[in-house]
Amino acid sequence: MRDPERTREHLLQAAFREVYRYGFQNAGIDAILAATNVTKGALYYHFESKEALGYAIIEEIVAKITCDRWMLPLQQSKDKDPIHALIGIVQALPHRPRDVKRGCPLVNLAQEMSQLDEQFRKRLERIFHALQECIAKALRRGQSQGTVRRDLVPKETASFLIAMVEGHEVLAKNAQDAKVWNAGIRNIVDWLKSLRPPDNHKRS
Amino acid sequence: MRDPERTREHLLQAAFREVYRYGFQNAGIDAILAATNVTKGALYYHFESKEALGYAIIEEIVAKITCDRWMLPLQQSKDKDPIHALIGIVQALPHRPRDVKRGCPLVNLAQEMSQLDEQFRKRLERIFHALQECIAKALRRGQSQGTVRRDLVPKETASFLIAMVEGHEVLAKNAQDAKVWNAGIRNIVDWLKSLRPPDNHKRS
DNA sequence: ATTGACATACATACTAGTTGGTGTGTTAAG
DNA sequence: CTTAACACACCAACTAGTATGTATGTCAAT
Repeated sequence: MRDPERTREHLLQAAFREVYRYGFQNAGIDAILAATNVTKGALYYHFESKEALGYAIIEEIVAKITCDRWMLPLQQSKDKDPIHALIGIVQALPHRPRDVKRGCPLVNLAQEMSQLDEQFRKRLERIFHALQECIAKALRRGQSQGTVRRDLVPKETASFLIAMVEGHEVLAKNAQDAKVWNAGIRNIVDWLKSLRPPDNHKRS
Repeated sequence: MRDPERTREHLLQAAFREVYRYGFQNAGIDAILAATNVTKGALYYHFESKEALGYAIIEEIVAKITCDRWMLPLQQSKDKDPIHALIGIVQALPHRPRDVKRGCPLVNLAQEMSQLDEQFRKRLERIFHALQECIAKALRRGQSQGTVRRDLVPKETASFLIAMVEGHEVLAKNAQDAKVWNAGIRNIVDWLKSLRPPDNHKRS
């Protein structure tokens, strides 16, 4: 049963779940250990501190989640209308009650840690920035295709969309109610449709 | 120097600052005590537990802040165009670097506590709901005045605005940059203007 | 003199992190 | 092929510090 990479991965996954649920500061090392049947010595062999474990969670798990949910779908729909792609993406965001109640890992961590630990903040900001850049790029593509209004500034619109989604995540998480999330997504979709040129009203 | 109400108020204010900065769970009773020159006995005379102190912070401080920033301004502009009032409100939200970096107390607490403690959640939701209701009411008023588009659903639009503002708070807090906040507010203002009837483009 | 409003010292529990040791697989000399 | 040396991966008890909460005492005012 000696498999260091598996051990490390196990630790990371369990730590992510614990952090996702209780926040980083309130996540207990002992709880992570109990969830993995790994001992403290092993954890501190693989990660030199709790902070280092947190950084690894961001870089190896949270970044991947964002990538899977946003960046890859956006890049894979290269030739199609980006508004259509974005609508698909926001509609595909996790919406089961369990997910809504726990919120978004990225937002949770950012909200908790960005003012307390600059190392956390920088790593999280890298993700936000990559996401913004990716959406902006797609919007620019749409502008040259004629599927996106030319009067809007891609980067600002991207930020606006991200803020909207995050805001609804916070709202739905507080309400602990998936209906709040679904209603929010419908409104976001309507807003996304308003980004199309006035004469172009393709339906999905 | 015996003044129980003053002592309680001092405690509440210091506790709010501590919670605002470090989150509820990470706020230390000892730190609050150190900031007030009040002893532990006094604190536990006025509040039966740390949770009770948290509840009081929400009901007596966070609720008041929300009221002062949103509800009172909205009610005081009773006779005027609600879009105009809302624009004024979002522009008047705290935007000094210090405020932006710390985020919004309501959002911070909701984000941290709503899934961990139902008592916290309910108290926070009451505030959110009152805010939504208040904005919705103003929008309805605007609709009958003809200053707000009749095709939108007041409650949903109110939720949407709240989510937008919160989302930008999270974004700006993570960036730790007031410029992000200001840019977001400009976009929110533009969106608010789009809620006016198409033929009615009063400038502020 | 009793009660309200505190002060002090302490109890209890939990936390992250450390330390010295241990078994197992790998390497390389004889 | 055998075996000695070593490093990696891990274990489990322990330390030191911190957290909330409490028991008991005190003092001022009515």
